[in-house]
Amino acid sequence: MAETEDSPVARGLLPRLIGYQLRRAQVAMFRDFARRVTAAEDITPALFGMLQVIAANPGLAQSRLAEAMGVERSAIVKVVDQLEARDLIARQPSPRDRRSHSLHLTAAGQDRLARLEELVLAHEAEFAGRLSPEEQAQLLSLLDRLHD
Amino acid sequence: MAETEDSPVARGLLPRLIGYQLRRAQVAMFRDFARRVTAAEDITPALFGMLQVIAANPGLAQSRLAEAMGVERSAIVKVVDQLEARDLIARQPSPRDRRSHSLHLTAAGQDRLARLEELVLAHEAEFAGRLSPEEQAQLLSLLDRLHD
DNA sequence: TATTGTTATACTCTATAACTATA
DNA sequence: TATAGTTATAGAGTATAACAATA
Repeated sequence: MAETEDSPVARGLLPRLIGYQLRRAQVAMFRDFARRVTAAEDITPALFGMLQVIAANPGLAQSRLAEAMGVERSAIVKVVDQLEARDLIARQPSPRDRRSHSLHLTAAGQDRLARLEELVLAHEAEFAGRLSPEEQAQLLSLLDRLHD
Repeated sequence: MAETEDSPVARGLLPRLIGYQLRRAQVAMFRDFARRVTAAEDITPALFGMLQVIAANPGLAQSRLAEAMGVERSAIVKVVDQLEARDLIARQPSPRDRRSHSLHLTAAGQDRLARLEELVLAHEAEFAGRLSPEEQAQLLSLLDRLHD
């Protein structure tokens, strides 16, 4: 049974905390990414990030990728497995170190990434469209200065 | 064996994406929260958020809390169990609906929350200290306008 | 019929520790 | 000795589906 009124829930000092607003904005943006990108191309924000870094650093070793993404190298293995199983990237033997795997985009991966970039940029433009271009640039700059 | 130079890993168009910078800033801020707050008081950002919302809405039902936090009500159960086991909150029978639990801070919970708020505000001030007060206010406003 | 709290279950993400093959 | 990739395992966090009590 529907009651009388839905008075909104109070949030104490949360709305004044940058950490809280950062988290809320990030969750909202991931939700939009899921609707616009993941639903169409089955690529999560994390996977997109991996593809970007691999594309920008051909031959990158898994350990370097792990460092760049801020996760343990053991956690990279399954991600690389997935991307390789989908023929987006390939593990190649490193010419310098026989322990190491050199990561590269496949031709299919490059095509796919080009399409993904369009979708991601459209998602960004639409979601950040609530802010003027000047405000978007300001936000980027403030966020960039916030992390080390 | 240490090699020659650590050339930083390129990140493609990630640094120009608000979603990416939002995520990085959020992760960095959670890391600082963990160092300054969780290490001292064993309260995560999520638990602190729950306490804030319960404190600001005495008698709140678990379902309302779940809605406010954006998670399923089944996921709230364990969290409330934890906070109750630590004597920070209490489940009380609702006077209006015998299915419902009214959540309240305990006296100990109120003391604890007061101390937590000091720690959290110190963490915020320190972390956001890289930005001027005007910039911090600007960031808060931009983030607030970004989510629905 | 619908909602509240609960349980069981599964899935994702991540960290730790140990192993192997190389360096 | 140290590092690269791998595996196994465990712990959060979250979603889904079902259930009993109550509305």
